Parts: sequence; structure tokens; C-alpha cells
Amino acid sequence: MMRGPLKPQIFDPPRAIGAVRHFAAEQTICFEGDLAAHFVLIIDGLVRGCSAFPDGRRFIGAFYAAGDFFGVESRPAYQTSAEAVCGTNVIFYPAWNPVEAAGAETGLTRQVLGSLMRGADQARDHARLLGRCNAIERLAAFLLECSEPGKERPLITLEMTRRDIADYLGLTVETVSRSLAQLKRDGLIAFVSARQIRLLNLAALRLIKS
Amino acid sequence: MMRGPLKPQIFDPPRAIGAVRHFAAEQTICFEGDLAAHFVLIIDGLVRGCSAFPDGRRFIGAFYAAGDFFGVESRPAYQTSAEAVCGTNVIFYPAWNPVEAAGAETGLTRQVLGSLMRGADQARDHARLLGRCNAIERLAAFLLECSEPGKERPLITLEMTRRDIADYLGLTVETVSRSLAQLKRDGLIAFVSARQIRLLNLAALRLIKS
DNA sequence: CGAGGTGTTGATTCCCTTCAATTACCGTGG
DNA sequence: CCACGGTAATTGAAGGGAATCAACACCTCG
Repeated sequence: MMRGPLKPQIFDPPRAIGAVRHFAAEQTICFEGDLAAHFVLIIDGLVRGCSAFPDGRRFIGAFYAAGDFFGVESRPAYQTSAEAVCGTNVIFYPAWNPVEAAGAETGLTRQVLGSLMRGADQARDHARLLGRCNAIERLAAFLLECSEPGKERPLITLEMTRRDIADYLGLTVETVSRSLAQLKRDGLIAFVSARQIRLLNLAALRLIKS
Repeated sequence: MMRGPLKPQIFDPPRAIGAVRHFAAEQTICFEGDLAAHFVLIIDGLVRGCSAFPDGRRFIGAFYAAGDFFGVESRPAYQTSAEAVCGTNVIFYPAWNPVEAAGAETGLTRQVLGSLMRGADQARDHARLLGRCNAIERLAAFLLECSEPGKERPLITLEMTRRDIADYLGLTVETVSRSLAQLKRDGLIAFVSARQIRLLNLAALRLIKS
């Protein structure tokens, strides 16, 4: 999450289908259950991978930012929907599958494979967070995820709503709001605005996240 | 989860390191943080992939059964420990990495790739379950996961303890016990013993799982 | 300026956890 | 074979953290 725009060199344009395509905020890029004929590379913007329950509950499995791939599936259909959180540019590629990819040694294949493995790791971390951490710990982990590494007191800009954050962290919007308020009270973060937060104490946040 | 023993043909013995190795119940097969020099194929038995928090909490990210691979990592070290739940036989292979694998088109590569992708899907499903489902729903999903498909009223044998189940579902042992008791009261399952459960109504369980 | 979505805060409820006690189970050894 | 010990599992009572319900504040944009 939270990366800058990509340089065109790594797109592998010859294999791309069509040019860069733009999606406005809240537009769906691919639908859960649809045939996964393509996978997608994000050039810039932010995408949420989400799935809906029959009764209206929603869950966001991951946020994807510039340089991330999504839509590489082990089954014929997309397992989750992908929706633009804000204005987002992407490139489509023909569906990737292990059998043919194992033979073709291209830069793109390597990138997709690496992305797959990192995605699996992240999903496992996410499950761990949701399985065994309380609200404060989830928020701390989320804020750290959103921050670029290396900065001393990073300023993070949240493109997503509190509802998105709640559906990502398995909480309610109220609990997200209250937990952020507590982190502020404790002096670990400061609000520039509701969507802009400065992390004042990375060490303490990492400790909470555990 | 819950598969029978494997046929030797699919092991790809030429690439295996050493012969089949046996691990007794509760033995650790690989340690979180250790250098991931190998990945592992399970021949028979059951393995839990788990990670511990500094304060003693534990989380089980997945159970691995015959035919499953684990230990294929995107980083140099194992992200989770792997422990035998019961007596388990495994084969070790030299660590797999995307770069070399992309060139080598072998049966094993294909299998590992497929396993990677399915593992990622399962981790996402798991996160969804932990993020947005209550205790009863988690148990229903778990029982369905443990049952072999196709059977009308499957009898499942749980090799793991209630603690293992709790750490997999992000609950306490007490809540696991109580939720199973409720499913029994509702006539959806029947206990042969604490570790043997018959699923009496798959349709209802699937409905709960949602 | 007003409208509507977004976010925060307060009061109450409820589901799961925690703490505690009892029961069931299983291997061991008399 | 059965008594014994220890772990595993169940069940009960009480407490707590997040959800729910409700009201209000804050932007953003027409």
C-alpha cells in the first residue's frame, strides 16, 4: 500500500491488453464470480479487493496500490471484486496460469510470481491480525502498513473511508473512530485532517501491533 | 484438509532431499524465523502452521494434510512454524524460488505453483471468516472444511485439540466447545466422541457459513 | 446556504472472554 | 481388570470489549 506512480518500463507493454485504462472512484474493476479472463497491474491510485455476504456484511481482503497485481486466480472466476477507492489507472493482461507460465521465463512472469507470494504472505498476516488482535492493535498495524518505510514521523494520507478501514480490519466504523481517538489521546498519532494522520511514535505503534 | 495418503508417483523423488521423514505429534518441522532452505510435502498426517505472539497468544494460519506443500516463502525465513498435529510423514525439497522455477517446467513446479495459489485463496477465505463471521459461523465453516466432499452425512475425525481449533478460528476453547454444543442442540451435528463428529445437515451448515 | 455523505461521540446491549469448577477421556501401572 | 493421574473437554457465572442504536459535528459540493 501507499506507493508512488510506476515507471512505464516495467509494464511489459507488448503483453498488455490495450492501453492504460482509467477507473473513477467507486467504480468496479472486476466482479466477484466473473470469469477471470484478465489480471491487472495498478499504475496509480488505490483498489480494494472486497467480497460481500448475502446479508450485507462486507469484507475487504486487501488494498492494492501502484505496482501491485490482482486478479491472478487459482480458479476460473474472480474470488473477490476489485473496486477503485479513488481515481485509478490500470493495465490488463491476459489471464496467467501456472502451467504456461512455468515454461515462459519473462520479466512479467517473475513479477507476477513474486506478487503472488507476497500476496499470500499478506493474507496470512491479515488473518493473524483478525484472529488474535484487538481493535487498537489492528489500527496500529493498519497505520504502519499505510506508512512508507524510512520516514521518521510519516504523514499518511488515507484515500479510503472509515467504512473501508472497518471492513478491512473486521471492525465497525465507530470502533475505528474510537480507536484512532485513543491513539491520538495517547500521543501516538496526530490528525492533520480526518484523512491525514501523522504517526508520532513508530516504535510505540510497532510495540502495540506486536 | 482431510485427505488420504499419497501415491509415490507424484513425489518427484529425484528432487527430494533424503527419504521420507517422520515427525511425532507435537514435534516442530520448521521454526518461524529460521532460514527457509527447504519446503515440505506432506505424505500423510496433519500439520499446523502457527505463529506465536510475544505475550503468549497463538494463531494457526492453516492446517496442512497429505498432498499439501508448506514452507514456500517469499522471504528468506519461514514466516510461520510448522508443527505435526499427529504422527506425520513428509518429504523435504530444496527451497523453491520464482526466478529459477520460471525457467524449469517440471511437474513439481506446476504442483508447487498450484499449491501456492490455492494457499493464497485459502488465506484470504480465512481472513474473511475471521473478519466478519461469528463463532457459530466459524465452526460451521471449519467443520465443512474438515469434511471430504461428496459424502451425504460425513463423519469427520479431528486430529487436533480444541485449542488448535480455537487458535485457528480466533476464538477460545470454551467458545469452540459451546458453539459445537449449540450445533449439536440444533441437530446439525452429532458427537461420536469429542474428536469424531458426524455432520447431519450439510445444507444447513453451508447456510450458516454463508 | 443547504443538503447529504462522512466522521465523531455517547449510552446501552450483547457476544465472547475470562475465571472457575466439574466431567470425560486415555494411557499407565498396580 | 480397574484404580489412578493428568490432560482434554465441557459447563457455569461474571466481566469486558466491541457492536448497536442514536445524536451530533464536520466537510464538501451543488
